[in-house]
Amino acid sequence: MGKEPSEREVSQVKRGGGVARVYETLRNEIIDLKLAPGSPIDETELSARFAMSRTPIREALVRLAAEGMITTLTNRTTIVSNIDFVQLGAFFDALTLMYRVTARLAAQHYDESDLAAIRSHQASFTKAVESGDVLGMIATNRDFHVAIAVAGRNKYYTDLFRRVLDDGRRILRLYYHSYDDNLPRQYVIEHEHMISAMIARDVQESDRLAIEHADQIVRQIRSYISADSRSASSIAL
Amino acid sequence: MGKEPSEREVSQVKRGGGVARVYETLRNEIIDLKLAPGSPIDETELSARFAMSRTPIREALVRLAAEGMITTLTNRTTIVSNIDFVQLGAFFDALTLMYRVTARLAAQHYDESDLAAIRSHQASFTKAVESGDVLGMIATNRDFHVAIAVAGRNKYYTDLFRRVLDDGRRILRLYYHSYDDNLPRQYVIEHEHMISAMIARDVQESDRLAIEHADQIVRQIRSYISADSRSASSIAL
DNA sequence: TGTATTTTATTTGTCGACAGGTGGGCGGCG
DNA sequence: CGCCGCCCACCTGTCGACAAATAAAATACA
Repeated sequence: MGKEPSEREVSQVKRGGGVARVYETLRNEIIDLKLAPGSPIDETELSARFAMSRTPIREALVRLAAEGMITTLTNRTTIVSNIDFVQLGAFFDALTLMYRVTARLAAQHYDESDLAAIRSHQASFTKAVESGDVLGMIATNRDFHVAIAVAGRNKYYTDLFRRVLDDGRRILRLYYHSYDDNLPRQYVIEHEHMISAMIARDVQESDRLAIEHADQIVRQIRSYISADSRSASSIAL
Repeated sequence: MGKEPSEREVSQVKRGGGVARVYETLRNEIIDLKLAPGSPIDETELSARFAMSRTPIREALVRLAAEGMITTLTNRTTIVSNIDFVQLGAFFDALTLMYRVTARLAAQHYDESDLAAIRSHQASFTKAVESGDVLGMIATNRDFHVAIAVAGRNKYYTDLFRRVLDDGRRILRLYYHSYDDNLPRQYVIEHEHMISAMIARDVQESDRLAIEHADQIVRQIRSYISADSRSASSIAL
């Protein structure tokens, strides 16, 4: 009777909830490059910022380290993981493969609820493109493709794709300033085609579109990198 | 001068080393099914067993949870993750794809040190087969394929393959009792063929052999499951 | 006797503090 | 004046303890 379950979501919600907040907050800041690659992470500083002890902070950091978002220098400090430009070819390769595999599987296994989720993300992406919200574009585009992966019903692919796409978010964020206005609209159209092929359960066409879409993005990133080698080399340290 | 760097590897080696020991020990016990899927994990018990505080234990558990080896029931207990038989098809699919992709990339990118590592693991595998050491077979077979993935120079594929293979180790361990003596020898031969194709830089042949090898293993596991549904259903709870 | 409620016990999540290690600053020596 | 080694301060890794939360046990009631 005297319990009010709401109204206190602000600071400390409940036991164990704080860790998730720290984890997600830092994760987003790393992906959006609010925390620059290579910059040190001070546990005590975070402890003060989130108003909690170092123990839950540490827990969140361990999780981030496990998925490679941060790197721990033993007994020294932990830093935000660098963007590995040496492995850029591997990134493109994995990205293309996951586009293809998830698109194929989604065409075979999707159901109505998957479709609804995919359409919802596509709508958000479209809105972000129309309003010129670049950060939103990057994020909603990622969500769109993750939704397709989920519809494919293979947790291994979904997890890998998530990881690859999040790495891609960092890279895109790094080059977003040279964003060409035509490309995002092109992506919206390509997404629509991918949805249509999926609805038609057309595996071959889904595969073809996935390759095309992947090539488009790879070309885009490649052109950004070759056009803007200055900022790349300054970050690659 | 007064420092003896060796001789104390036994208990507490150095700051931060204990966490890794707990992590790897538990990881191996989970993979080898010494810890049954679904069995609870008591932090205080582990604390006593490894003679350390609960804090580093907790850290190891977080890492294991991050890669899905264990599942934490909030505020309650944490249990060893179940083997997900529903996703068995997804497992076979991912396994086959990773066999193929890593074999293809290895044929393109391997160097002499990769080859040495691969041959070394293959030798260990052969020895395990000849001595009938089933646990050793499963482990060295996994290492052999990971070495091929490493030679492929793609961290995304390597990481996913590792995860898939470790899931496979649990499944194989579950059914090892019905191991047929002919198959392991067949695997040794197939491994040799894969090495030869890699040395020849023959991508097509490497791909073909990978498919064959994957099919072999999938068939094997499938036959075990259909032949022995009793133990499967008893674990699937 | 069966069910609902309170109590209790165990286990997790969090905290503050201490100890070890690493890097940088300071001083000595060539 | 520059290089090397020592000392100090800061940060991480670990510890023991406390508090919340949940499941089980015990009790009361219908």
